[in-house]
Amino acid sequence: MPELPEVETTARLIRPRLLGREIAAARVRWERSLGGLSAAAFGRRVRGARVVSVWRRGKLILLDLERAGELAGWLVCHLGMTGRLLVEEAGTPPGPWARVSLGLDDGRRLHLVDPRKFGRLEVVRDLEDRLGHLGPEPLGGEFTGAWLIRALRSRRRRLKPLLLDQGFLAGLGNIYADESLHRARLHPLRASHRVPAEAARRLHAAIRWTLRRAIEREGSSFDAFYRTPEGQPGRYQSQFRVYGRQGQPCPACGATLVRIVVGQRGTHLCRRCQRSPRA
DNA sequence: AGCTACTCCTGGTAGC
DNA sequence: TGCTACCAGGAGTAGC
Repeated sequence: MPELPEVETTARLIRPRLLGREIAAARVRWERSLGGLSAAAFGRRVRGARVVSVWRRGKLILLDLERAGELAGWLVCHLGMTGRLLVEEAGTPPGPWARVSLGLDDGRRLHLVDPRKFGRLEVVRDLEDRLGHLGPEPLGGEFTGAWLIRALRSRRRRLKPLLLDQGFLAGLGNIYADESLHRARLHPLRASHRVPAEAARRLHAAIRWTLRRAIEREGSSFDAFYRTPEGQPGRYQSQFRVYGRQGQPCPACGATLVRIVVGQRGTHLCRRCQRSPRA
């Protein structure tokens, strides 16, 4: 599941191959990947546009587009659950799951490859409209310990769903939410407004540490998904402290890790390190 | 306000 | 062996 570190890594990988390139052609094999626009309208909007910037906001990858030297909108990509953005050499077959392919003026092609079709590649004219609801960047200057203390107190929500809410904080997904909560020794069901300031500072540090480390390692699923051609289960599971490790010992205390369901999401924790709010 | 259920999807796998 | 049933989950939406 691409979360902030995977998205950041993707942006870094494709950036040098996209900057300055003009989009020469658009091929849409699954129209719903465009988020509502028809394939024809999408093609009209992107053909002839030049990519002048590639960046990330939360889990979104953004391409600034120019036409005749003037800003002409953005391509906004959300990878969903199984999406990947790849720039491939001319002549490389797109593979069975390439939902949208953009031909570039150097012959290469940018593919949105997405088996489960939850990913989106949208053309956007009003960026604020698309990004306005997002919470702060977890690695940015606005996200401080003091901010988190106040933000947790201003809501009355369970920590896990709150951390997954992109309007609260932009970029965490199921894996890094579980990893961060374990590192901060906070139970996923803890009510946000009952988290003491010291624990909130711990959570702030845990989120930053977890994301930074994952970015250093170029995301957890990159060996399997982003570097090799197709498929192959990854060896990335070994990086996780709790995610997917139910039944195995907690790396911190040795107690057996458990999996519960919180808000329909699989949630992994150590009952000894992360004390239950009801205890 | 915050929670649950449901929807979108399909590859992988558990169970028979 | 081969089939079916179900699960995984990011995010939007509806309903309570």
